Amino acid sequence: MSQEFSGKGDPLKLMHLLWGKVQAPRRGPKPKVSLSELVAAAIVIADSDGIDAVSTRKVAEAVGISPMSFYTHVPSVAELHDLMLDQVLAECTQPPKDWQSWGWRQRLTCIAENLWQHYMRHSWVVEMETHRPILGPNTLANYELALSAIDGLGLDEIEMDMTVTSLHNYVLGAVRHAAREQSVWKDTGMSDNEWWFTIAPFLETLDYTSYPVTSRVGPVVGEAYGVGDPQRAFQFGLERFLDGMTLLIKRRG
Amino acid sequence: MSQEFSGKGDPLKLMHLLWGKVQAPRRGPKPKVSLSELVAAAIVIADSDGIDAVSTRKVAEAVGISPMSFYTHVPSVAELHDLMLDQVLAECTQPPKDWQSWGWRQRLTCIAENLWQHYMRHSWVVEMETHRPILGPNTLANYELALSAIDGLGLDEIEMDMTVTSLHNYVLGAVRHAAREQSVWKDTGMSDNEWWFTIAPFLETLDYTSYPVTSRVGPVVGEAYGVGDPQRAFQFGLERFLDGMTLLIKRRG
DNA sequence: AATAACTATTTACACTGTACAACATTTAAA
DNA sequence: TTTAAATGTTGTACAGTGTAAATAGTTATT
Repeated sequence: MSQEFSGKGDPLKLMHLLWGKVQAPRRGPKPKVSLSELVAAAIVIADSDGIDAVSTRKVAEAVGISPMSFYTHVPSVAELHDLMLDQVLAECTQPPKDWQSWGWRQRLTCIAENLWQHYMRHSWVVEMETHRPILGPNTLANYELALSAIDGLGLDEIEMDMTVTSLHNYVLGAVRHAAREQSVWKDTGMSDNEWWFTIAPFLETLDYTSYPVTSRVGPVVGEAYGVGDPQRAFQFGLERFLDGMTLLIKRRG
Repeated sequence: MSQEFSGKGDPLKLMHLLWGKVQAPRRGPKPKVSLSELVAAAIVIADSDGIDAVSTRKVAEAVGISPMSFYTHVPSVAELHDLMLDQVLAECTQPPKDWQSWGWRQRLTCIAENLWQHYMRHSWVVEMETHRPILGPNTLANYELALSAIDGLGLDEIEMDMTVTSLHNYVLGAVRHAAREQSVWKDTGMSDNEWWFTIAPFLETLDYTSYPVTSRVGPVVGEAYGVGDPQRAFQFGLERFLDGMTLLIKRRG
């Protein structure tokens, strides 16, 4: 992938693109495609072939314009990436039914799990998460939803922000392995299990005297879930975090 | 960056490279450079110019061999990346003094903060974290150290593994913003503050009726730490996680 | 001395992002 | 109605990437 970031260009331009606040051109030929069509095409490519397959040429071809016409709509790939991230996050902005009747813990759990599934559906997002927050409409709506889940519990504004940020960060850190497993499998056809079986014989030849605890824990873990069970580790850490949140909320409430 | 992963090649070959178990060549000319020199040169480039600057040609040039000689030592960039990750992690394998006298909470805090600083020193690592665990000597030593921090507390092996994994995942998720801020600043010269001031006027023109909680929380947060304080959010989440761990350990102990 | 094994190098190709200039099309102003 | 400005589109071009393939050079074994 490309660690391009949109900071190189004009940050304001990106804002206008994100919020659809680009004034319609007064003169000149009608654009063949709209911005959101372009972004949607890029997302389709990323979903099926990964973020590396999203090149200006391929996106342009997908919507039926010439390679360089791409740049009349988007300043560069960096901006395209940010637009993709915000647009795809539209899937994670609506609360489920019964949301109102839930407690905060159920809400946060739901948010974390939805986010997990979102990252699994679009694993390129995980590889791409950019630096500065993308202050687009959907990213903001997603933030709003998370904040509303813990509103009125006695936490101050700073604590609310950090709760949401920490939770999001945790999910992103935890989903990495699972999401990448998907990408790798799609690209190479090799599952984690196959990979594990390939290297297992080698691992047995190593000297583990420098790793005493590992040599005790490793085999048990290996027996239980091979090289790792990302979803199980995710649930484990999530519960510890929420347990910790319970203590804080009790102190405040 | 390049989301190449070493799964494409022979996983066993990578293992042999990681553990220095490639038999020395019996015939032919002496290699001009060693593998670790090559990897070290790549790390230097990544530290100063980011992971995108690490190309086979530049690494080869840095150690004084022709571009394609690179492939005599390493099958592809993917393997180079994995080797870089393990080699640079050597900085995070030794316990500090007084480690023995510490409690588990102080140990885990220390591990998390060291890891944070490690990612900040080498922010390219954050952009690159690969899919499958890199079962190299330093990665394993790092795992061993973390396990030893919580050994003997009554947690079973599975819980120990998931504790270490969750903690690592959390740090990685939380450090992203801080690490990227460094990268972006290095590359573009624009700090988060400058960026924030550039877009702030635009943000004030938006309609926040769809974001009621955000419009209450946002200004307070903005006043406190602008667009975000990654380190503070990191500490916050870390404490919640450790509080949650305390509960679990009490139940087990 | 001959051969096999190995490293190093040169050349080449298919990709990438995008700068630049020429051209096409639509609309506002003269 | 004509003209000029503004914009979208396109073709060409360049520097950079990873790496396949062929070749040349070096050394230990036979």
